[in-house]
Amino acid sequence: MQKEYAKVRLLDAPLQADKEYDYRIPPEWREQIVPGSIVAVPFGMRNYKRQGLVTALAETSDHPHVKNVAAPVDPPTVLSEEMLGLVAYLREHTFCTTGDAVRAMMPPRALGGTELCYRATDLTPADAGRLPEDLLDVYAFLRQAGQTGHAALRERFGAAVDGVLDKLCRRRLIEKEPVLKTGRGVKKDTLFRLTGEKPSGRIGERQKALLDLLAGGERTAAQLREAGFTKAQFDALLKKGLIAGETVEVRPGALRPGAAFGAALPADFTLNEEQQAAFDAVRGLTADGKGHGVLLYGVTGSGKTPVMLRVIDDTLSRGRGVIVLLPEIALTPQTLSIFCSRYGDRVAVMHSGLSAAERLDAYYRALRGEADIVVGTRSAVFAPVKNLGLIVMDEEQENTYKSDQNPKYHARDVARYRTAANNALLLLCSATPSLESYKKAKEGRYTLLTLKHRHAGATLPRVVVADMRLEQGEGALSPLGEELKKTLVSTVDAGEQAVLFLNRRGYHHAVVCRSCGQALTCPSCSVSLTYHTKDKEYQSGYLMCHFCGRRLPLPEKCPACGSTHLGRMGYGTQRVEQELSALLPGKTVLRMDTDTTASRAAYDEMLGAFRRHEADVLLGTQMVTKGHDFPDVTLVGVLMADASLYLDDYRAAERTFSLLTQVIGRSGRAEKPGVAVIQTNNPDHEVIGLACRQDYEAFYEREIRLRRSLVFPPFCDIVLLTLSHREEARVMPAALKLKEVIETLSKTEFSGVGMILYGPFQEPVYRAEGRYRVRLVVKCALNKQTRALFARVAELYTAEDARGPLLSLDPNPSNL
DNA sequence: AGCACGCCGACT
DNA sequence: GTCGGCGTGCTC
Repeated sequence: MQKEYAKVRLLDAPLQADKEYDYRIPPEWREQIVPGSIVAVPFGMRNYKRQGLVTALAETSDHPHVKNVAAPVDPPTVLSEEMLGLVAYLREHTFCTTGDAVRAMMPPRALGGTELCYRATDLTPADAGRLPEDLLDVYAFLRQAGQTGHAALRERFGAAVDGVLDKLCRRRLIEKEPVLKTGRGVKKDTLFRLTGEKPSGRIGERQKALLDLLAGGERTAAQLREAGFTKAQFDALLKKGLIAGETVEVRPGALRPGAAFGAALPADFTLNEEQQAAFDAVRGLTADGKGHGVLLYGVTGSGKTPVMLRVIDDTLSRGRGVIVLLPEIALTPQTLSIFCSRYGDRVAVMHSGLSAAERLDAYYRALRGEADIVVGTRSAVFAPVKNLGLIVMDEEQENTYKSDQNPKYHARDVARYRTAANNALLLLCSATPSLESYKKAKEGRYTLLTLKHRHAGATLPRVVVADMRLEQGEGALSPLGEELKKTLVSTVDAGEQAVLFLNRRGYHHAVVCRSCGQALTCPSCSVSLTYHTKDKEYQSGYLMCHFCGRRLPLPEKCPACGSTHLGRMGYGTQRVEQELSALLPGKTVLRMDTDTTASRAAYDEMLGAFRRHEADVLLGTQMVTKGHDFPDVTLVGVLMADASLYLDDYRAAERTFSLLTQVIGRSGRAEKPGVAVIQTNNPDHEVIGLACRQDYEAFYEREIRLRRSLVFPPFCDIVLLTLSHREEARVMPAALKLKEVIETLSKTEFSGVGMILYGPFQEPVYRAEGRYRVRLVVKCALNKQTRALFARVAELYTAEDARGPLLSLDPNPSNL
């Protein structure tokens, strides 16, 4: 017996309305509608059509007034059982809405959405002519144009049109209705062909030309229009029976990256003993057909990629699908070519740089099983790969795997969910694993596989730690120290290339002692304190901890060594670029940062140019450190190795270690040994020393001890709550109230949950996009109970305006 | 979110 | 007297 009712969650509802609503399924849809179906349903007193997700079917409904499901969306769209479960998982773990979760899983075009459309009513009041001018303009336009979408009206009249539309609605001169834009997943078009009938009577010039064209083969309406024919012309011929049309589906053109970038690895390669052992261990694990997590920890240059490729080969050969995740920054043509040249047409690429059509193409190719290996960034973890057998996460410690928009998921968590649901293998790869993953591996929750030996051709560069304190006489604060300058000149003169790395986030005004190189840190969090100016007066500032909100006065003396030489950090890539052109006259310097690589194409082009040796020095932020190896680079310079140590984040040390280890490990090969110059104010800092020695184990032990003693992840979870509002006066009181609410809940209904609240205090960037933002930071263990507490809190604070500031919740944010 | 209902201030 | 401001509550 088919079930009569469906539980439906709307895709465009805010948290308070994101509940299951009962709808009756009309008999004609009962075959088709299953849990996971996207349907259109009437909602609210106006019965506007909205899109919803069927979460379950039921035989009965307790609700007295049940409406009918309007229809499944066209083209039919169904989430698999796994994805339906994942929607619930995301809702519970990231406090997002159903719509947020569903939209993360599908390309925007596959879903469509609703748009408010306006049209003039039949009412024609006598005084329409006496409307104020702005109202009249819009009203006249709508009478003329008929139903028009909100976006189009805004484009024509500007954002101020909203108020006008509102007034017109109230006068009942126009009305609005949300119109469902069905997914354009399958575009339909009419394909015309000749019927073979002989023309009788007179035929117009253009019609004749059209017939001639069709004599050469079938054409779609879109193609005919492109050739200059109009609908009137082919309609006329249809009517005369000279041509016939049939509706066909058009898919966006297959847009795939070319395979010709020069493969970095030959098609067949042999694994060394260690690699083979790792591969065998993985294969041994998969034999039981159950899900497993593996952490492949391999020192830089140990050759993790060949192992990864063998595991992929093996998975594919067993007829199962694969997802390969790369950090945003590593998704270069060079990296992609490894996969594209090896697996050809079986690969679908998914990343944020794709056009809507390309995304859709990749999505459907995976869904149809045409592509059984998907390579992409964070969001590719949702790819609808058939019979998923493996998810690989390269550089699993990268923070680009954490989304900072709704849903605020971590790709690793989603990957764990999916591999468990599919009895698949999760393969995390890294030279500097995240503390979380390494801890899990040590506890046996992941299988730890280690590659200890550097590849035959890979040699570590000679590492020089340059003490910048010795250079910086008063006033002479060149970002380039003597050692680096000397090496730069000799490298470039020898016709070799250099990569210079500067962490842009070093702009933050940490306060650093010029004598001992220590940064001032918060006594209770060991997070670097940030210098804040008060009332725009630069000198009268204070120090603040961005984790717990504590404020401290700027001390006169360094608490560590007593020196009075306390300085603030900061210079950027542009300044360095200037210095470089003065130092290296006639040489080419490429500056690569978010300002110069606005588009992905610019980024790829820049890397390509540097690879072709069209420039001598590549200067940039994070992006220069990953995913490419340049054969002619023999010098790697890190301008402020400790800059990222002074970030106002508890993970600062972890990031610095990972960054330095990768930078150092990247340069150098057997035939051309490299040099790495590490400039720092703090040459004795343990983390810098450990990175120079590439000693992850020791770093892990040091850092995990620190985290344990101060109670930071992985020993707890952190939830960041941010309240924002356009009116400054409304934010802080609401945050105080929010804190009270959480404290009360944790003592009453949710008593027994342990949590520590910090704040409220202003965000590091207090005002952004016209909104004032205040944060609360909570340390707790995210379990069923605490998640329920936060879900409750989220529901209370999700609508703006009269209902107060907007709350956003971020579980384990990637930066604080 | 959207929308209606309901309750108070300044206008035809 | 009513239009229209926004605070509150509901949507199967």
